[in-house]
Amino acid sequence: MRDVAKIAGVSVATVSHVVNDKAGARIGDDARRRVQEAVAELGYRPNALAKTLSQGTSRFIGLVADAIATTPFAGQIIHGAQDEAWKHGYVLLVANTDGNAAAENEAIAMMLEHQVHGILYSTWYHREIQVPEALHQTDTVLVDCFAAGNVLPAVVPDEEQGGRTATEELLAASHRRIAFINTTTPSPAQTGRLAGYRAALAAAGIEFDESLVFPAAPEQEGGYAATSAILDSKATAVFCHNDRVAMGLYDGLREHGLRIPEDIAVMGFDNQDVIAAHLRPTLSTVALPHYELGAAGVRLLLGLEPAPESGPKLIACPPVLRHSI
Amino acid sequence: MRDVAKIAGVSVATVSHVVNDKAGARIGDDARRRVQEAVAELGYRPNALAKTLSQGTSRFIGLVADAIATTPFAGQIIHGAQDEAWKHGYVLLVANTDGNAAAENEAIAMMLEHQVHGILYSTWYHREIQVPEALHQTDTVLVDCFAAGNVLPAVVPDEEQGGRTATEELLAASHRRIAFINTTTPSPAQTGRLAGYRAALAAAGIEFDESLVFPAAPEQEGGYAATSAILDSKATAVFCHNDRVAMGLYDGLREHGLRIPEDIAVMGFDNQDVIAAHLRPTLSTVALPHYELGAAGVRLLLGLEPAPESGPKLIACPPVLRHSI
DNA sequence: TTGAAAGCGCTAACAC
DNA sequence: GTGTTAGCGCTTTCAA
Repeated sequence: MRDVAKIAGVSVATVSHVVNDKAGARIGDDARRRVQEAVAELGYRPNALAKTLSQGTSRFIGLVADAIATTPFAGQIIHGAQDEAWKHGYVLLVANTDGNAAAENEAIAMMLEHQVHGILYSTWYHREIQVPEALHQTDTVLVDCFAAGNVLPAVVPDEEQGGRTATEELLAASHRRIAFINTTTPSPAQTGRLAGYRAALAAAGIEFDESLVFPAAPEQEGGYAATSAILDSKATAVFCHNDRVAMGLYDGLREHGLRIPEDIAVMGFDNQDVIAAHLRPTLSTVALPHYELGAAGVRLLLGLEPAPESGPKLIACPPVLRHSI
Repeated sequence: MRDVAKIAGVSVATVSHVVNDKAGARIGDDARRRVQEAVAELGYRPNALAKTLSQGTSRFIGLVADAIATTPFAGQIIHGAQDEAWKHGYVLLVANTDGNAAAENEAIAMMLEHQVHGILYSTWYHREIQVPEALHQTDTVLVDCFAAGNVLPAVVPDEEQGGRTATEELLAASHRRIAFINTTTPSPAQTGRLAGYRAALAAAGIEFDESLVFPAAPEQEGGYAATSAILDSKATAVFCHNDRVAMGLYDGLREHGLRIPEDIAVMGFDNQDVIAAHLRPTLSTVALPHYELGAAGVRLLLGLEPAPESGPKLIACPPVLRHSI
């Protein structure tokens, strides 16, 4: 910067003003031009770190995730957060903790040392968490997870609306006897999707039939194993807890010579691309809005959007219609 | 830091020395203890940015990716890079460019302004790239891609070895007539895996039979469509260009009433978890080492490991045996 | 064994 | 309009 000033024959203050296009700074056309030329000539690049130090406020946002890689989903959260942060001139600092508390504290400490504007704490599946102590030392928003007592702003998928939507799609295709293969794992997804399923049935004037909900491991194996129970139930459509379960069910159904959707309709959840878009027939499902979760997290953190006064911010799970209904 | 010094009754220089555990610094036990107490009392945290400014050397590594989210794979690269960077006291700055050149330049500029130690430029599938001009302004290593003329250090999966390994596994199960469903997309994967397939056959004394390699779209649909050709070929085993192709082939085979692996063995490539580990039977495949790619990229960047004098650094694709052979 | 002081690159009052 | 200068929080000679 000094060099630029020297070449342009001005002071560093002037350089700073033109480089940052300062609002209230009156700079002569000539001086401005000379500075710009010098910048170009020298290939000058401002030092963002020095700027931060001097202004006392950084453009970093930290993202600490419990599992960047285990699932395709985490990547989408990063992606959404990154895009949104970028849009507002912020930069993402990422750290993976593998769910390990020590790594977590270290990661948070490191972000604090780098003067992050705030931290996004994310998990790869929607759940309640214990808030790490260290998070209280800066602004934090929880992404795809939430804390008891709503002590921190959080943004999570609207599981209930998702379950409702999924069921409604089946209802819209005139199904009345709709089975639901739910996960055996206690989670907001388990209760939320079930509540949505019941709400949709109720709204359609269909009585909830407990014997139509089947517990299963939330994977291909679970869906496959549920096949005969589904068949016995005489359901004409089945809403699966997730796409993987639906994939397993496809296999089971096929073995019994059943056609989808002619003989039985199938609805998934998650919109896991590698699966849903490529099963035969392609799978209708409800999308988990991971990208939006990341983006909304950043917006809350930057105060661009107000957090709901009570409870986490809910992001809608939109239906993705393909050919299994 | 000044506050700590004041409370401990020493100078900031002394605080700096004890906080950083400086080697050649003689600090009295008493002073050291007082500083440590003051640090604890104040909850003092060093400002990493100020440190960088003063030392002139940062602990940032930039990762620019063309697609963080499109695929589960990109996440693994980030994960590997992050873990390795972390291990050496570095922090990852990530940017997504969606393959857009403008975003790319902006991302690189931003990283440069943040004084990154170097940049990891990664793509989500192995290919040759045009090196963005801006990358030459700092140390760069290419991850999962490479540049013509080997102008930049690069680290990529060893496609040929992967193809060889896959074929060898089939050979080891006593198959002699092995079909290969290759992608129609020109790429290092296309040529490398084919070369590996041929090499393995040659080593086993089996003549290469052109009519045993089938072109197909690298997705479920391609594998499914190739079914009848595979059946006509009388092959007893098939090596699929990737797991998605294998998944499609599973469907096709099942429709023809064939059992895997009793009637025909199937080998995949990629080790895409959501698929490979959960097909029935589970799919034997070869893993694309994305995590390792990211980690090795960081090692090359930090000079912890020498780059090969010619060509990219090859990372092995290990076999993952399950139940389809 | 410890401290004073210069300087890292930049911003922001304020003076001219 | 433009320049001077005092920091921002830290490291690092060098002197004491």
